[in-house]
Amino acid sequence: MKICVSAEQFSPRRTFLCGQCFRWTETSDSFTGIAYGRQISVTEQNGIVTIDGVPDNEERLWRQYFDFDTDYSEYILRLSADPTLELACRASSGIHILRQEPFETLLSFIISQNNNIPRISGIVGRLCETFGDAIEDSAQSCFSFPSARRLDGIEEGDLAPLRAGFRVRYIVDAVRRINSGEVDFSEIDALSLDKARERLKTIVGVGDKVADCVLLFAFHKLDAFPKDVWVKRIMAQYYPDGLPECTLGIEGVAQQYLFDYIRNKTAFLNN
DNA sequence: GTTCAGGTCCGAT
DNA sequence: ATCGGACCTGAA
Repeated sequence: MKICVSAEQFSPRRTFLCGQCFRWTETSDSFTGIAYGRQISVTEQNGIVTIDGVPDNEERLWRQYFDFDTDYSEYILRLSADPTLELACRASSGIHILRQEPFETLLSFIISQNNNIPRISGIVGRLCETFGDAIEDSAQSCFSFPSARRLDGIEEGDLAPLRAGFRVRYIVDAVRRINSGEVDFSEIDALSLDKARERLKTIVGVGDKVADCVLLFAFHKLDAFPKDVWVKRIMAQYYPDGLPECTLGIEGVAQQYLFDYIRNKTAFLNN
C-alpha cells in the first residue's frame, strides 16, 4: 500500500538528514531506507510525499514510525515564542522525530561517538551485511538490522569486519546487557527520562549524549535533549542560562530544529 | 605526516 | 566531583 501526506507537513529531506537516522539514503528522486525488516521508499512530488513498500497490515506501524499522526505545527507555535527557535523552526519546518527500533538506535549511536557520519553509516551497513537477514523482494540486496538475539554471545573478534575501532567493546557490552535483561527496553519505555537515562548508562560506552539520542529517537521521549557538539555551540551562544521556558517538555523537538538550523547555516557559511 | 569527527572512559587532582 | 588526555579508523 501507499501512504500519502503533504510535503508541507513532512519533509523527507529534513527528517532523514537531520542526524537522527543512519539507514536512509537519497537517490535521484527519492529516499530509500530500511527499518523493521522492510525496505521503504519515500518520494516527494508536486507537494505530496508518498511512502512505498508498506504491507497492508502495517499501516499503523509506519504511521507511528514517521509520526504522521502528530501535529507539528503546534510544537512550532509553542517554540516560536523564542526568537532564535522561531528562526530555526521556519528554516527547518517539516522535520519529524522518527520512532526507530530501540536496539538499532542504541547501537547506531554507540557507534556514532567521536566519529563522522560517512563512517558511522559504513559501520552500521557492515553490521547489517554481516549479521542481518537479506530482505526479500528488494531491488538490490539489502539487509535488516540484526536483532540483539541474533548477536547473542558475540565477542570483540567477531566484530572485526565492522572496523568500528574501540567501539566494539561497547557493542559487545550492549548486546550482553540487552540479552541478559539487565537493560530491558519495555522497562526503559515506562521509566521517566532521568531513570531511563541512568539505566541506559549502565551500558559501557553509553553516556548522556548517546542515552538521550536513544530516548528521543527510539522511545520518543520528547523531553530528552541530546547535547552534541553542535547544540553545545548553540547553547553557549544563544542560551548561556539554559533553554527558554517554551521548550519545557519538548526539548527534544527544539533540539532537532536547532541542530538542523545551525548545521545548514554553517554549511552555508562554509560554501 | 597531521587533524578531525553526533563522546565516553579512566586516571589524576 | 571535575578535568584533560587517549582512543580506532579513514578521509581531507
